[in-house]
Amino acid sequence: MEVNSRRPTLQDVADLAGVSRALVSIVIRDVPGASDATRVRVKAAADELGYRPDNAARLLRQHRSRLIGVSYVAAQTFHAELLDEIYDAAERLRYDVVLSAVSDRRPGSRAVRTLLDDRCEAILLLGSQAPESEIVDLAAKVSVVVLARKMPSAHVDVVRTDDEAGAVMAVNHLVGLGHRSIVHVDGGRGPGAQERRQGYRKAMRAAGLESRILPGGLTEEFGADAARSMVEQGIPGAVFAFNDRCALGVLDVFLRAGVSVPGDVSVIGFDNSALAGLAHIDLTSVGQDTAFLGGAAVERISERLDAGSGLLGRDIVAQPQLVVRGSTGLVGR
Amino acid sequence: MEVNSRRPTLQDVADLAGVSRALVSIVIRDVPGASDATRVRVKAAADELGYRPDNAARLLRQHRSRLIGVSYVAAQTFHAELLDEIYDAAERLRYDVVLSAVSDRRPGSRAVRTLLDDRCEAILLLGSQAPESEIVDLAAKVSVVVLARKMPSAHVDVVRTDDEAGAVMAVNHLVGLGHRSIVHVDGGRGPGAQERRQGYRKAMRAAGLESRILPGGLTEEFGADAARSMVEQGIPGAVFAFNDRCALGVLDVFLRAGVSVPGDVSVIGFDNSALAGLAHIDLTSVGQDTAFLGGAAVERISERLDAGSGLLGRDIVAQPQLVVRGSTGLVGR
DNA sequence: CTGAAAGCGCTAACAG
DNA sequence: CTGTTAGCGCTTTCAG
Repeated sequence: MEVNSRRPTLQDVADLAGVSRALVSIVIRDVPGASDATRVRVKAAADELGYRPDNAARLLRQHRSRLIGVSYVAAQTFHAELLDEIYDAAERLRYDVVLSAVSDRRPGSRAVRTLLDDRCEAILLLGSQAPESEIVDLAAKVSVVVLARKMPSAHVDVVRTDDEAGAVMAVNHLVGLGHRSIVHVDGGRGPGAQERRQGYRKAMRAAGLESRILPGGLTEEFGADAARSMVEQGIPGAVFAFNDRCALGVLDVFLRAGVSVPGDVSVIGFDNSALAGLAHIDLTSVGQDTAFLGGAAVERISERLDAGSGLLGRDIVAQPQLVVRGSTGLVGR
Repeated sequence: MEVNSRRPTLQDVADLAGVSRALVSIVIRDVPGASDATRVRVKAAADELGYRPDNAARLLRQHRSRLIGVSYVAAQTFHAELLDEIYDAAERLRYDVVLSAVSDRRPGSRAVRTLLDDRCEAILLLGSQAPESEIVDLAAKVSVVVLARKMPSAHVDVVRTDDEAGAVMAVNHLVGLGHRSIVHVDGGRGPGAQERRQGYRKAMRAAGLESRILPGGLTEEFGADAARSMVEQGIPGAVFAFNDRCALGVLDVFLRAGVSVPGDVSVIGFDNSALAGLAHIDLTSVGQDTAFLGGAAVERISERLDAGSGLLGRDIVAQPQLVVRGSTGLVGR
């Protein structure tokens, strides 16, 4: 019951196995420099003691930390999906991941600071809203990859979905269904919002239609607000929402107002998040390839760290994919 | 533009300020042992170099790490809300927080392992589904606090909401509105699910009503499935869902089926999450006091670490609070 | 109040 | 193939 048992060190394992510390280190790290016989003996000793290498000590000694810091928004489900891919990709490339959450009460600057203090040699910013200058300053200290936000810079890498193309797909899909009155509930100043607005405008113009944009945001609430104003002022034929969460808010208010989807109005989202696919939601959505995004971000970090600081910032763009479900339909049912 | 500039160390600051490393350390940590004059000088030097203490080195040297590891489910919005409180409470008590996410693809055991490797001296398990024996084993190595899950054990602390009482509140509220046919969509094997079932049964029995439990789960999908089966087999007067996400699934399917809430059926959730409060959702819900839960969990960790290993596991129970909104109403409208 | 010295647990470079 | 040596950047005695 005593917690008197200090956690075992390399020395303890070495003593038990009757070898030197350095040799144990070699075996533990699986690097060349030990005979198979000793490997077995050392591993047995390590197992017996339940030895686990101490990360802090390791970090201190090595010049490289192989630590990727990820700053993300805990409340954003899309970020949670990306996290999974980042964990996977990092493991593949033998990096470790350190998380730091951002919220209303915990600013991105704070999240990044803790990441830096923890010796991360690269930082992954998910949907950061930080000013560009701040991100460039950061990039002077560590490698930075910005995920899901357009940002032209020679110093940071950007991995993102072609938001403009996604918006065009959404509009074209609706136009193809015969819709002519298509409203966009935008994402305000959110990441990718400007590009989606642009794509929407462009596709509408190309189809000879008039743009109508309602101010929105990243969460259900904004979609609901926009839908309420539509219910009051007249329902359009179709709504293209900034993202799935926003679309959910739209859907919900429509449903409650007795507006049928897709009978009276078609609704399309963005992200193709897990929610969109649920049977009862069944939301048509522009899908982002999270596996590609997460994978590319981590791979880019790896390249950048291997290459030193000579690399120019790259803009890696993933193509979105339209996932048609039941929330969009032919005009006039 | 060169990244040739190694990050400054204590030594660099000491050189610039013309003092010893140890003295700089004292100033940086704000502990007694330096004159005000040198404090000012040292701080100026540190600022000039942009010095930030290296956590790994600090950790290595100190016997205590003041690191709290938090294992949580990234996709659970309720966990995101708790995280915020945990960050706050930890900062108050001068602890640092290390995050490790759990998902379908990343088991809790892996999350905990990385936390341990990172020298966390305590671990906070949010809604862990791990077998009790595993948690007890873990508690032999580090202090463990289990959040939002009942678990009788002499070795780990548990901080949770009184789920049974919450369920009783929900049922009594519905009974008070005149409902007699009240269905519970449960949480399966999820944390707290058993207690909420028990509370439901108890309150129903006390009201002389017959229990009817539909299998459910932690997410919208389960609620939707249950609602579909209700739509097919007959709508009850009221539904008490395991949590808000589950309730949302129920609501959505009802809406789509033309079942009016609360006109035809009242719906009540659990957690009082941010979603429940949205104007268009307006879900009556049993609220968990996240500030209390997060605060108590961190405080308990602090006590336990200060006290050594002599403390018995405590069961800290927060009282839930009913938040009445528009999704519940008098029977027969 | 200040500085010198030792060492946390580990790895890298070297010598045997 | 194995063991020794020398730190990583910091904190903590302990003398001055």
